Amino acid sequence: MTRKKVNFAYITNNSARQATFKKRKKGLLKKISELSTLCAIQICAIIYSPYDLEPEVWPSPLGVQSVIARFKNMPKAGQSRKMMNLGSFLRQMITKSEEQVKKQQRENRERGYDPSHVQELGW
Amino acid sequence: MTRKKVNFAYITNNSARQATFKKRKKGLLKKISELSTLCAIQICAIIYSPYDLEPEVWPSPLGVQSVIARFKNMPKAGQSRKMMNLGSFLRQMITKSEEQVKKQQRENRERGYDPSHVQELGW
DNA sequence: CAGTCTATGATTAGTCC
DNA sequence: GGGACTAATCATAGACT
Repeated sequence: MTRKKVNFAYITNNSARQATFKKRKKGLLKKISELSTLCAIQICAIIYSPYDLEPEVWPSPLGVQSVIARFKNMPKAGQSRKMMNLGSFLRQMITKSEEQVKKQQRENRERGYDPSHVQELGW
Repeated sequence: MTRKKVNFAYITNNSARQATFKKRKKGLLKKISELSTLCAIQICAIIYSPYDLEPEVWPSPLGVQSVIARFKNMPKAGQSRKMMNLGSFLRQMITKSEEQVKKQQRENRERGYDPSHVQELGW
């Protein structure tokens, strides 16, 4: 029963992680929907995960495309203003992804699973 | 003090709506960040509003573009596109991007321009 | 309008079935 | 794995500065 403050880090236990994902995804979509309604603003979200075959989207595939189109049509300066140096960003992603691969491999070993297929990474 | 259950409808009072937007946007971004970290999944969000000049994005303009690209290229069910190792993929992107940065800098030097902002890359 | 405060309703981690 | 439950933490409406 929410016994302790949530440790804000990757949940290594597979079933616990999936359970948390499912609960929090639901809560998140609700929050998005509420913000959208309360303030009549345009918002979209795309969530990829190993737990769903297709990405979870909000408000709808069509609605997402509408927001994406708006984003794509934005002046380039606007899109990149807050960007960090791209090389740094990608290096960070590499570190992150390689940690994930190792983690995943460790988990797979633990449950006697040999992944011959390629990893799906969530970044 | 949150005296009553929130009425799940458009807030007509302008300042109350803006205040709520600001608070909830902050909370929402936190939730997104938490879900992403706890479950190591890929997620992006774009929020347009009259209260910000630019859309609020998560995790970053580049991260958003990455998810959008994935969304746009969404494979048909059952498709088994062979993915290269992600680390290799990203290293390749880094090389590519740094070549572009150098090229750009060279060009900028030639016309006496100093770019403090980051490059826009086509991927 | 932007922060800070805080009581209260909402979310959710851990558990049981 | 999927619900249901419930205590514990979290988010935030409204008041105030």
